Amino acid sequence: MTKEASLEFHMGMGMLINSAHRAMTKRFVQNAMKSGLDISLDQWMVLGPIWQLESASQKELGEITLKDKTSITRLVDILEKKNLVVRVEDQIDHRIKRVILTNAGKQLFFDVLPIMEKTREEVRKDISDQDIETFKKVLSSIIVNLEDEKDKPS
Amino acid sequence: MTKEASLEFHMGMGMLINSAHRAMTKRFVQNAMKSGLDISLDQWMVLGPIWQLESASQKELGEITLKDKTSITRLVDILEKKNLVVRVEDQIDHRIKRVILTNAGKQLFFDVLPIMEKTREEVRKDISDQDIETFKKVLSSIIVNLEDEKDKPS
DNA sequence: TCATATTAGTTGCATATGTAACCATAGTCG
DNA sequence: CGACTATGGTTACATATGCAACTAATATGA
Repeated sequence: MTKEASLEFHMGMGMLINSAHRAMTKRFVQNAMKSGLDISLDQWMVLGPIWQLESASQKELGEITLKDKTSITRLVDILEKKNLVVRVEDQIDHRIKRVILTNAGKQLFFDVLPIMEKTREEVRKDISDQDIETFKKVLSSIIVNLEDEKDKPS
Repeated sequence: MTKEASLEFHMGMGMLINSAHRAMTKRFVQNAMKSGLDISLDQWMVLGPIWQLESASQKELGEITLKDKTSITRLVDILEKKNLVVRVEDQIDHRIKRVILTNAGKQLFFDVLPIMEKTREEVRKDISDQDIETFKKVLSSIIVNLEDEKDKPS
């Protein structure tokens, strides 16, 4: 194998994931914008679980979305600035902040659902269910393979 | 399907890609750092093609890495600040800037190759070649599905 | 040739992420 | 009870991205 081919080979997968991910993010935002909705994919990915859990702590949101607590802090900042959610201090454990949808947040959630669906269809066009399953399986494996080893015995 | 399941369903794929991508990026940087190498995955993804092309214009780098010209500008800024590359104005077309590896850049490139390989192995552990092929095929399809429609006839 | 369009690259603004340092509160144990 | 530790969250700094507006240089065409 030439050095060129080797490099190509090594680069391949990371670049593909990178590009696919960026393309999906971009398309989602574009579709939302076309419908006059001002929300990013990551904001949406946090908004969903907030709706689902009714009143989620930021820690919980991080676990569900697989996002860092730092990221959650700042996404909630943005959502709060947009008046889509409010932070409420937990009555029992004062360290915890619970995040709750405002009426505007609930409205936006339902408005975005069809956008999500549309984007999903555009993404999956002409890809078989079988392949999608394999695709998800591989992604899960990658995530497992790269899980933090901090807690494991060395 | 309950609303909860539906939401879960809609979220699934984007989140998986997102997480897998972040995990890969993170692991690469960690592996590089362990070896005392100070480079990010994206910087590496630009450095490779610069090595490959000997003297690449930023536009070419963008096309190869599938990155925006803005991203290239700023990645090259960083690489230049680290003395890994230099920008040279094209002698014929003065709009074009050619990016060339310094000796430090070439050295780093070869130092990073085994890190890339190690990371790749960690990522692919226990995933069959067959599944990897399907995985890449799906990623490519997604990218094609979402390609900009600007130039297409409406 | 001169006005206009196109191209390559840069910059400002907004969003998103990771790490590390930091606060405040809660839990634990001598 | 009081010191230490653990936990939930925030902040500062660095990296990375997208969009839009911009500059400088080249190409086009009446």
